[in-house]
Formats: sequence, C-alpha cells, structure tokens
Amino acid sequence: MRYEDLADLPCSITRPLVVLGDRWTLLLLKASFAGVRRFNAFQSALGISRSRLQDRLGRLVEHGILERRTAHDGDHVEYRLTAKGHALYPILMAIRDWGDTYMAPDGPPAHYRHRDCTGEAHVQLTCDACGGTVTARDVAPEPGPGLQAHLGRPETAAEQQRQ
Amino acid sequence: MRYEDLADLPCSITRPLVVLGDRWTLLLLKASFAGVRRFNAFQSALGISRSRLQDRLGRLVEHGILERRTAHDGDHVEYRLTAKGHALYPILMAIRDWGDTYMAPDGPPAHYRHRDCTGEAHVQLTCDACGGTVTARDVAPEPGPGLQAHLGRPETAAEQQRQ
DNA sequence: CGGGCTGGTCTCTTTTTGGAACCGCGGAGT
DNA sequence: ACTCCGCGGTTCCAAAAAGAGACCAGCCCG
Repeated sequence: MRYEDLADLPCSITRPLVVLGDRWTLLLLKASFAGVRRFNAFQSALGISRSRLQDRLGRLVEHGILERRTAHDGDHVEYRLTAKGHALYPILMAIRDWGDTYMAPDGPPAHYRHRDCTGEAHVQLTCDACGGTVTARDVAPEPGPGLQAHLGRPETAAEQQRQ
Repeated sequence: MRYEDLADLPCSITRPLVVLGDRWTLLLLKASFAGVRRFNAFQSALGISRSRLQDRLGRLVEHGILERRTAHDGDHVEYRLTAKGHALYPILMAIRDWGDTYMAPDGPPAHYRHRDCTGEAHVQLTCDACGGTVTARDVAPEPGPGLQAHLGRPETAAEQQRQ
C-alpha cells in the first residue's frame, strides 16, 4: 500500500505511471492498438499468465481505458479501447521512436506509415504558442492549478518533501 | 527468464518496455529530468528502497541511459542523463499530456512552459511527409528492415506465432 | 453424448520487492 | 586522536507480485 500512494501526488507523470508502469500494461495496450481484443488472443500474443492478464485487463477496464463487452455476433468477450485508451497512442509512439533510434541496430522492425501517404508518423514535442520544436532543456515547469488544489487539502502535509 | 526474452522480439515498442516498463524506472527518469542526480536524492524524492534504487540505476547505466560519475568538485557520485537518456523526454511528455487530460480533475499540477515564450510544450503525432496531425486510426504498420534481419536469424523459429 | 472452444478461477512455486540494519569511506568538529 | 555524520552501497529477511498449470462452467458442433 505504499507504492499506490504515489497516485495521490500532484504530478501528471507519476499518476499515469501508477496505472501504466508495470511489466505488462503497456504491452497489453500495444496489442490492443494492433487489433487484439480477446482474452485468449492477448494471452498467446504476449505470453502473459492468465491470472496476470485477468488482473491487468480488469484494472484497465476500471480506469476506463478498455471497455469489456460481449461481442454483437455471438457470445465471446471483447476488450476494446475507449477514447481515453485511444489517447494513449502518442505514448506508445514516443516509445517506438526511441526504440527505433536506440534499440533497433538493423533498422526499424516496422514502419508506422501514414495511410494513403508516403510519410511515417513520429512524435514531436512542440510549443503550442510559437510552434517550434522543443527539447527538455527548453522546458521550465511552473506550478499549475492542480497543485494549488492539492495543497489546499488537509492530508497533504505529510508528503510535502517528496515531489 | 521468460519476460526478459521479450527484448528479442522485433518490435520497437516491446524492446524499450523491457528496460523501462516497471514500477520505478520511468519515475527515476522523471526525477533525473527534474535535476535529481544523487543517490540519496533519488531515494528521498521517490520513496524507493535503497536496494531497488541501486539495481535500477545500475540497469540504466548499463543501457547507457544514465552516466555514473564522480562529481568534479569533490567525492560524491552523480547520475546524469546521457544523450540517449535525454531522448526519452518525449515519452514522459506524452505521459504527462495524457495525465493532464485524464487524471488531473483540478487542472494540471504543473505547466511545462517553453522558456522565454508564453506557450507550453505538448507532444504531437505528425506525418513526416505531409506534416499533418495523425491519430492511431491513420497509421498502418508495415514490415521494415529490422524485421527481415530478425527473420534471417536461426533462433527465430520458435517464437513466430507471437508478435 | 463427447469434444473443443471460450473466459475465468484456484493453488502452488518462484521471483521481485520493501524495509531496515549494517559497512567503509571521507570530512568536520572538538 | 576520537567521535560523529552524511555519502554511496550491500546484505538479509519478510512480504508482495508474478508465473505455471490444473481446473471449471457455459456454449456450440458433430
């Protein structure tokens, strides 16, 4: 019950990581984006154990990232990405870009091509005002509204020194 | 010894995840980008146990993501991001964008502002040919050179059915 | 009726984590 | 010289998480 408490910290990197940051969750989502929807398909695609898979799918459904439904045509179960889940795609693509650059000595195993176009999809960190490309050094974090709201709450005192 | 084998698969999402996909690694990197460099500072910032921290820092150094060095001014040790480590920033920013949207009911805890500019940094998935913004539905994976190279190797046979 | 498929559960073993004590080193104070 | 402290680091043990595989009920098909 210690690690899960990180989800209370006022940080938009930490909070998602408590949900997504384990061995399997992002791999499951990768499979989802690749069209995998059924329990057994996830299991054989990834080699995850059935109990673990059950647990992780359940978590993702709880968080509204996947939706569990009985397929229209018959009786089997489907796990499908919700809009919230769909919004995770840039994370996977950011990972892929890095993987292509640093962990693919023989070149990219796959091109993620823009449909009906010659180009490929890549993530970019851009400034929403000037439109320029931005690197880590160009970014300065500043307190935002979610931090004030957090500090206003009583139970916050004990955890001040962490960030 | 099963999970680590995923790193052999020809997939630029899977391979980085074997390194980055656990409870602590991305949180460690987040701290690194925030300027944390010393062993004890990581430990008190995150609440990770010392043995785990030691292990994770060592892994990141092995993978060339962090660099371990004795500080110029004296005797203490520093862990600093390498260029390879720096390149992970878009991943953290993609996570943050999602966190700001879906896990920050009171608004973003922090604004990641473009230095000397009024704007904020955000990740975008764009096509490198037409320049347009791209979503998951607009992307079609196609085999790339890294896949052919992988299939050319002998030990590949047993794992064909996974992806 | 039997077999195979489905998603799902249970139990046992192994692996990974967390927590806390301990260590050697170098520096500062006294 | 002696102690005290902070530093990175290690070791040990208990607790939590993960892996492997058997098992189950429901359903459809033959």
